[in-house]
Amino acid sequence: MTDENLALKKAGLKVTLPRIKILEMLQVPTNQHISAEDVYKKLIDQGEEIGLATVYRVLNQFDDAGIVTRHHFEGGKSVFELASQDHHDHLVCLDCGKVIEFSDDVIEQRQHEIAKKHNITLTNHSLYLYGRSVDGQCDHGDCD
Amino acid sequence: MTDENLALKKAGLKVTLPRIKILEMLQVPTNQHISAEDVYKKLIDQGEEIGLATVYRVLNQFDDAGIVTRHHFEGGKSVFELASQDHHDHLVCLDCGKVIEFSDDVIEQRQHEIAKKHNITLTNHSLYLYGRSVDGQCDHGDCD
DNA sequence: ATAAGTGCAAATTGTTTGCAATTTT
DNA sequence: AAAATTGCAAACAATTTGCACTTAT
Repeated sequence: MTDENLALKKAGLKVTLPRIKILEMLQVPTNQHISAEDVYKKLIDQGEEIGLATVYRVLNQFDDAGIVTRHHFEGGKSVFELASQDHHDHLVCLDCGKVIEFSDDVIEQRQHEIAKKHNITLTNHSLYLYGRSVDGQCDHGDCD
Repeated sequence: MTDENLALKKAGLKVTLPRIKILEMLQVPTNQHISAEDVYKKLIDQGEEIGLATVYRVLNQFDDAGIVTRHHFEGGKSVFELASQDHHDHLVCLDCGKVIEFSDDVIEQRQHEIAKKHNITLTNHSLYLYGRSVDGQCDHGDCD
């Protein structure tokens, strides 16, 4: 049994074609931070038979199951990302749309200190940085 | 001429009743982080004549003009907050719902460094910390 | 007077839901 | 065969837009 199937099984979800296809779609590196609509379009483009509603439903189930993480970027729509055990934050280039993942121990630590100062134990947080390419060339180093 | 009127003038916006009313609404301390719909409802409740579309339009203009800041909390809808010259982030207590504003120079600096490393000049960012009261008493010091 | 702003209703956009038909177990 | 899942269309919620009318300058 493949990894995908195991992940679905473990989440109590039946192993269906749409779910497998969506899971595969999310595994493509360039498809990180993809919207439901885009998952749908790409699947249609590659000839799959699937409904938009199914994509939304499956993505929600995946979110509930912890298989994906939902992000609320600016622009109204949600984007999804395959959940990974290592926490990271996001830096979004407003020029090319590229999403760069990063994590910074100093920031993480400060966050906990600030919360503690207010008698709060952090359960989670979201940090998004938005900016423009310094030279308009969008050479972010690890950009595609 | 009042402060409000000046703010509008400076933004190149005509001083109209709806705009003044909305601005006043945003100045009420308890109305920080309010949604367009709620601004509308409160104005209607207090007997003003205004359309929901106008509220949305004005809030967008205020956002463009830097008079308010738009936040994308989880749940789909945007909430607005009167922009203050002093930037701050948000710490949300999941037990009592209290929103604590804070700002941390160390975090701010790190953010810029990280962006710079990726050839990006930060235009803005959003940082939300979510946590639970350490003792369940929700005495956050500056809590109301 | 003229350009900007408003209200209303209709249009969009992103997402969810009811239900009959179809799969997975 | 039973229970879960799907596709489609209709339903929704948040927000935007076209347009005739009104208001600030």
